[in-house]
Amino acid sequence: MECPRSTFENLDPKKRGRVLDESLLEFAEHGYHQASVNRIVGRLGIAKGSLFQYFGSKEGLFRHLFTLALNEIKAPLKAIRDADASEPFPERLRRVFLAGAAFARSHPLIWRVYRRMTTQDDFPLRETLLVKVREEALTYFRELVEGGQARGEVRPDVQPAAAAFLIESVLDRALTAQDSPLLDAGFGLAADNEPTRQRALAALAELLCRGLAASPRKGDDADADAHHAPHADAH
Amino acid sequence: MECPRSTFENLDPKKRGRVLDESLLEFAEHGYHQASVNRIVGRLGIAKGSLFQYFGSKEGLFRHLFTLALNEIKAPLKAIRDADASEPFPERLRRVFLAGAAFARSHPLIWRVYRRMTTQDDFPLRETLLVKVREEALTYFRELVEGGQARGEVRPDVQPAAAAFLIESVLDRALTAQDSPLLDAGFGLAADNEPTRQRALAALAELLCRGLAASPRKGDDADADAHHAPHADAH
DNA sequence: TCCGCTTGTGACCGGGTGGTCATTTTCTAT
DNA sequence: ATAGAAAATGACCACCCGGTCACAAGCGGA
Repeated sequence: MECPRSTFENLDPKKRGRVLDESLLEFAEHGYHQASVNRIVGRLGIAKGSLFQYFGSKEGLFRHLFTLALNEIKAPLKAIRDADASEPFPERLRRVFLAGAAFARSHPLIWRVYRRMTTQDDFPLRETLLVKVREEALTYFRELVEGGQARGEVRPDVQPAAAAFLIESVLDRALTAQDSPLLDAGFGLAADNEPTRQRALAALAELLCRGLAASPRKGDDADADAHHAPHADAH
Repeated sequence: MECPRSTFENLDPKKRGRVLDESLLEFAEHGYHQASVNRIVGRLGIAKGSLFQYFGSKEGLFRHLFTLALNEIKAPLKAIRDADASEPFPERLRRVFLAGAAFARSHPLIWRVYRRMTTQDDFPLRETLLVKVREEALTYFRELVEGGQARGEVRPDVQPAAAAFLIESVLDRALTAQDSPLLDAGFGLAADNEPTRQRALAALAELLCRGLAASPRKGDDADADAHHAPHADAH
């Protein structure tokens, strides 16, 4: 028995869409365990039995939403991955941050469910998702770094795995802070104003590239501290 | 009516400790909503009514655990904050990472509850906690950075707020990955072997300081354009 | 019009939840 | 020994959950 039963596929597309939208919203707002089938059918104005006829179970419903979301996401993520391969590394990194933020904003429900799946442990498919995402994201970042090293734009002694972990953790937190003022704490990622958000993202990407420390080498480069005081920041 | 009723305070300290331990464990393992008072009293071998006599409600129990945890945590965190103020910035950062990891490992239950509180939204006191932690952690990191700038160890054009956000996000993710192999994905933070974990933490701190990019200054590096076949894979 | 099949329905089930409270047990002071 | 306070108890409550299923409604063809 396939999980989206034929009964559901034969539904009026308009109604089918509403069912999927409302269900995804419920999981996005409440996570898996606390998501309530009763609430979903109540909001949809259909009988509970119908939902179970369509998907067999709460888990079946969620799994269906999951595969749909995967399909919806594939293309835009691939576009991000394939973009700008010829740009220099810092620029690529900056664009990945901006594109990631734009992606999260353009798929708010999917993004929220994803966040919940990674941080809660009661989701079906959680392990599948995490393994797949780690695999994809970390190898992508690793290749980004290795590409940068091949072109001499990234220090050769950087361990690609460590760099990938670093980039991923900052990007993940930045995107999370986007819709959580408490996490953002005034930094600017959760600002209503888009340029402000982009400036904050770009600042993070640039810090990742250039690092925090003042002198890249100990005692060899004496003029490192000489040409400081750039203050070229536009704000 | 205070929440830990006098009845509870008069309990045999041994039993009182078991009640607190078992309750904290339940919240650590299941979060707030899914934590079950029935399970707690079952494991403790006491009647459900007793727990409600002690704390009035599930939320009262949690709030009590929360304030106890806060007290238990204060001193070690202060020790971390005050440590090594005279060391150079990169060393301080490295030590903060190591100390943070050691702290999370030494208070596993409190750490897990904290993680849940920051990532789930059904906790009482969640907002209180987040506001307080942001306040404390971010200003600490900001001062760390500003101190580094004052001593010329951190680039003066780094925005302290951005740097603090960056450090906090990496540290948070690193500590989380410590007890989640799926997040770690083989990087080493979740390794059983302590030196391996410390090496991974130190690598992250060093990357934060030195950055990823190769040449801190513009294109003086002549072989940058000679993007010949690298194939110089040492590994 | 009647049939038969697909689809829709909501009362109902067992189970789990946080919370209550009349009753019993235990302790203490006389 | 006994009266009375304090503490422990667990049956019980209302509520909500995911899931079921006998039945009703809708519909296409004869």
